[in-house]
Amino acid sequence: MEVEAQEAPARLRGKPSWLISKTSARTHRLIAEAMTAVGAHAYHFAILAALEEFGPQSQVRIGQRCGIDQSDMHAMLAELAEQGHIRRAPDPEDRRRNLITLTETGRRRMVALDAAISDIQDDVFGVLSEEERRLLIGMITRVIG
Amino acid sequence: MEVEAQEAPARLRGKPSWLISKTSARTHRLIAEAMTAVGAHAYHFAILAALEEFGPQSQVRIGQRCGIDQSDMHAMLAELAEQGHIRRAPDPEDRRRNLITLTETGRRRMVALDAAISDIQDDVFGVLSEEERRLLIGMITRVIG
DNA sequence: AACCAACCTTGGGTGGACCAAGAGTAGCGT
DNA sequence: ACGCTACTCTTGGTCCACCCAAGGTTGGTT
Repeated sequence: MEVEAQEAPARLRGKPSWLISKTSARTHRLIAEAMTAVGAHAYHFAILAALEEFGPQSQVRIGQRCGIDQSDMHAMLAELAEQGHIRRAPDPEDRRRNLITLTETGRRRMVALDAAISDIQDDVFGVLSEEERRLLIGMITRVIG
Repeated sequence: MEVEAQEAPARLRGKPSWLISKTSARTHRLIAEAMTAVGAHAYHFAILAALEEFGPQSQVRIGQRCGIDQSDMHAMLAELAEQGHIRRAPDPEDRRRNLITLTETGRRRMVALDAAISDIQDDVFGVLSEEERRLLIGMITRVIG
C-alpha cells in the first residue's frame, strides 16, 4: 500500500500561480542539490554569469541585475572569493565601491555550473518540445515584464 | 535618480527555472499580502478547496492532495477551526482519524479567497491572452506531470 | 496477545528572502 | 572649506515556507 499522490483540487490546478509555485519548488530543490554537491550555490552561478557578461562591477550592481539582496551578496562573494573565483578590490575611481572581478578559474566554474543547471532544465522541461519551450520562455518573460 | 532595475544576465534570462522562480516569488508575495489582509493564509484556500471538491476527509488526505506537510496542516486547521470554517470530529469508522468538515461559512470563505487569488492571477498573467494562458497552464501541467 | 501500520500531535531545524543600522566615501551646493 | 545628502559595504538580525523526527493512540493482522 503505497502513498498515492491524490489529485489536487481543480481550484488549485487551474491557477497558474499554483502550478508555477510547484514547478519552482521542484527545480529549486534539484538545483540546490546539484550546487551543494559541488560546493556551490545557485547564487554563485548568477553572480559569475553577471560578471562574465557585464565585466567588473560593484556589489550593488550585481545585486540589481540578479535580484540578490546586499547582505546575501556579501556572504556569497565571501565564498566565491575564498574559492578563488572572484577578486575584490576597491575601485580606484570610487573608493566606496568594491570592484568585483571574475578570475579565470571563476570563468571555468561558471561554465561548469551552467552545464549542471542546464541539465536540470532538460530534466524538468524535457516533456516540452523545443518550440513549446521557446514559447514558455517568451510568455513568462512578458509576465515578468 | 531612481534605482533602475538592471538587465539580468542572458544566462539567467534563458533558463525557464529562473523565470519561473521570479514569477513564483512575485505571485507568492502578492497572495501572501492579500491573504494576511483578510486574516487568512494561502494554505487556507487550498484546504477549503479540497474539502469543497472532495467532501469530508482526514488531515493526511488533504495534505496529500494539496502538498502540505502534516505539521503545517495541523496549525492551519487550528486556525480554520477557530475561525469557524471547518469542524474537526473523530471519524466514527476509524477513530484514529479526524474527519474534517467544511462549514457553510467555510464555503463562503473559500469563494471569497478564490476571488481574491483569481484577481491576482489577472494582475500577474493579464499580459497574456486567454489563449496563451490556457497554453501556459497546459504546458506547466505537463511539466508537473 | 503481539505486532505492525496509519493517524494525529508536538517540537524542532534549515534555507531563502527581507530589513535596519552604522561607518566610510563621494558629490554638491553654499 | 563646510555641511548636507547620497551611495556603498558590512553586520546582525527577522520571518516564513518547507521539511524532518518522535511519541501516543487506534486499527488491523497473525
